Amino acid sequence: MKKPNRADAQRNLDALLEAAKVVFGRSGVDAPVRDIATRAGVGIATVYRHFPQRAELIAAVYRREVDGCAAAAEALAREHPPFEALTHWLHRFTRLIATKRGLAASLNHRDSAYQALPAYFRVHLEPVLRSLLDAAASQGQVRDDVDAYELLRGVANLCVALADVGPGHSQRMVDLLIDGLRHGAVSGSRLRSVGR
Amino acid sequence: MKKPNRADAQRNLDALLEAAKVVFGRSGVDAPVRDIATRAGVGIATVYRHFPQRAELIAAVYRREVDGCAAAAEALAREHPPFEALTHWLHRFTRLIATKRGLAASLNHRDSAYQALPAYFRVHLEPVLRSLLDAAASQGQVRDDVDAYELLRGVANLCVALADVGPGHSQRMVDLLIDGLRHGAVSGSRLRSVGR
Amino acid sequence: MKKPNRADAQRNLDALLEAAKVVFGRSGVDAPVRDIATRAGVGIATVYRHFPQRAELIAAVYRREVDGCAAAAEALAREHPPFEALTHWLHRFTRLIATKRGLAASLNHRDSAYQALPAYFRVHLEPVLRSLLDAAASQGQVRDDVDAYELLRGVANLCVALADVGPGHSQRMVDLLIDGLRHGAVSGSRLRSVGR
Amino acid sequence: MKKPNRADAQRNLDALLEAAKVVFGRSGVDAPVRDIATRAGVGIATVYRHFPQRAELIAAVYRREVDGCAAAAEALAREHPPFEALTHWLHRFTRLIATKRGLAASLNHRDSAYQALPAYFRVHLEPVLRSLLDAAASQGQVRDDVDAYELLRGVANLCVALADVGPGHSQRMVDLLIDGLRHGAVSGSRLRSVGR
DNA sequence: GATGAATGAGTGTTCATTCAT
DNA sequence: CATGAATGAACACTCATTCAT
Repeated sequence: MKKPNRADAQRNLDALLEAAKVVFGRSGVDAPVRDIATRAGVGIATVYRHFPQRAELIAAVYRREVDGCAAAAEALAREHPPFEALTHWLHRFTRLIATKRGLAASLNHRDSAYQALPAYFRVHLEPVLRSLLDAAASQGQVRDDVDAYELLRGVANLCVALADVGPGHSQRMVDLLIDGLRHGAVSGSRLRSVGR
Repeated sequence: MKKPNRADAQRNLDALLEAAKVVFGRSGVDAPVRDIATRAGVGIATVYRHFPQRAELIAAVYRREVDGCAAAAEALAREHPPFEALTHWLHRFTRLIATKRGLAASLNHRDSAYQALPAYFRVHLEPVLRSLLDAAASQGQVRDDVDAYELLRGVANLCVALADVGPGHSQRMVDLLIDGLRHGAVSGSRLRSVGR
Repeated sequence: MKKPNRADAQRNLDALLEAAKVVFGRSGVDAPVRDIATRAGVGIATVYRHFPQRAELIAAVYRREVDGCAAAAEALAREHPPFEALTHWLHRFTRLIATKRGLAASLNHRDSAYQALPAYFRVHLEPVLRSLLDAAASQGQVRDDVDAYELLRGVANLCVALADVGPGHSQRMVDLLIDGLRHGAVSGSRLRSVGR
Repeated sequence: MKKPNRADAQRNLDALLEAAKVVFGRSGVDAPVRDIATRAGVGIATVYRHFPQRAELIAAVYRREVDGCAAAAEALAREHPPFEALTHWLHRFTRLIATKRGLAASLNHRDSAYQALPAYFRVHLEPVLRSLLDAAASQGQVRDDVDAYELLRGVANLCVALADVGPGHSQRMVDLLIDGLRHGAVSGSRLRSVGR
């Protein structure tokens, strides 16, 4: 009931992010704001103070993981041949998306409150995937006419499945998509940038 | 105010389906029940009488199109080589899904009210797709280790994208998935059924 | 908790209007919708069903009184000379406005939700006042260049005073305004209609 | 972040008043405190420190203008005959009120937070108006039985109109009220003070 | 003095669902 | 069979105000 303010600001923010992560995992990213506030032991307005737009909270919650996913690309590119690096990374991205209940779906929300989310993904992950794609394409292992952002969204969309379809579904579908990337590959192909 | 008789009952049901189709197209399948009732010129309870579960209404609305999609397979199989038949049909299915706002997403609803929907799709479309897949696989044009229902759902999921990603996105992603089907193909392969 | 529906509809609506009248009187016309619903022993959505816009509720609450005020003009015109009839009627209108806490102020709300209110007043009371004004003007007892609706609003505005200024304030100010009407009067003056 | 000193204190206060003026003009005197603080580049608590009651801020914002309005009376009285002086001053007062969005209405707020506002007006403007009234009354140009404060509030109330009624509405209504003042005038009348 | 984070009550509004007629 | 009034839980969001630093 009494809550100090200045010094614990950071603590509160941490609690908020942690609570949001739990609640998102349990109830999806559309969970009531109050649930998150309550679980964080924080007033509801505090959530709005830090994250006026819901998508900003979502982005913040997954920021570390998104950043981690983006960062992983470099190591993968170093330690693996292009195509394997690409594959591994897409799998990693798949895990990122598939385990976050509702994250994938919320990328497609028409609501203006959610526009920040795809933007965040685009900014942080598209360049990474583009690099991996280009590298693999330059070796003729995958086709070179696939837009990185589209692929990103495609993979994400494949991960929206919840129950019903069995476990591993997302994984298998993404694998299929990856195989699709290999199909039109041409050795020694020229890199072609495809706008959307 | 209106004295109902048997003839009106059918008329009501037709109006209901027509109204639901329009409303679904405009506002998505999560549109308020009241909107549909109003547009159908029918009491709201009438909607509930006919379709206690929302998913039943959705299924009913798209029944004809789903049936049509299922039925189209036979002709395609007759007039095209196996792989082309498969491709054409998946494109047809894509159109079915992609143009119905929110249909794809609602297939993934955890809500018990929606469980009838994937069931309906499974019953009517999985066998059809399985046939097409088997035919193509038996000729070595596509791999034979892909579960038909999974593929169905995968394609549907690729169609959930709304704005943001450009037009044609679903189409391109589905094409990519189809290419993936071709990748592991082995001539003369044995049909293998993959349970979920 | 249990509330029958069809037959008691009218009873509910009456309760609603009665409750709204009390609440408006106590807390002004901006009172929380919930207060009214509670006092009427009715669910909150019932209020919204009957009066989606707040101003519609206000108008409905005062409809009888407004209508009564409008109707009174005829008798006044019959039983009194023009100027007296005008004066009496304006006093009656003053009482209507002055005793309804916040009514006058809500006529000036910029909010679109309140636009129905001035419209209602205009439709029902402007013609009445115009008649009275014309009659008095044709006898040279009041000036003939005053727009009826403007006067209506002016009188209403003079009644927004709440506390602070003593009792009878509105009355006295309106009297002053009426005296103003007499000032520019010219015998045998031509009626002139003044648009806004 | 900012190390305050005495000079900054005054600067803050100035910024506050300036910001409040702008915000009041744009959003009315009920505008969120935060808006003002933000625009002033000042912490929100600083606003509360200087003006614990909202009405005090309002009064402070318009103090200069109110004082100016009060001061103008003297010159008007010197340069014009009593009635003209009175008229000119009321028009000046009208402009003061009519151009400050929501000022007039806030004079009628029942809220305890606003009690300082009418008090401020009363203290600074009532004596001035009383003088003008008395002067005109002593020459028989206006009636002598009108309470100055009541008239002040009456004129203010006539200026609450926002949209709907056409431009110039306040002006015309105030003119009408002024005409009313002339009506009961008696040459050589005894000054009579009317308490509230 | 100044700060601004935190608070939480308050309010409008929506919608699925029930049930007496 | 059909109706549509009634319900109330649910949720988003705002804002005045306090208080430890």
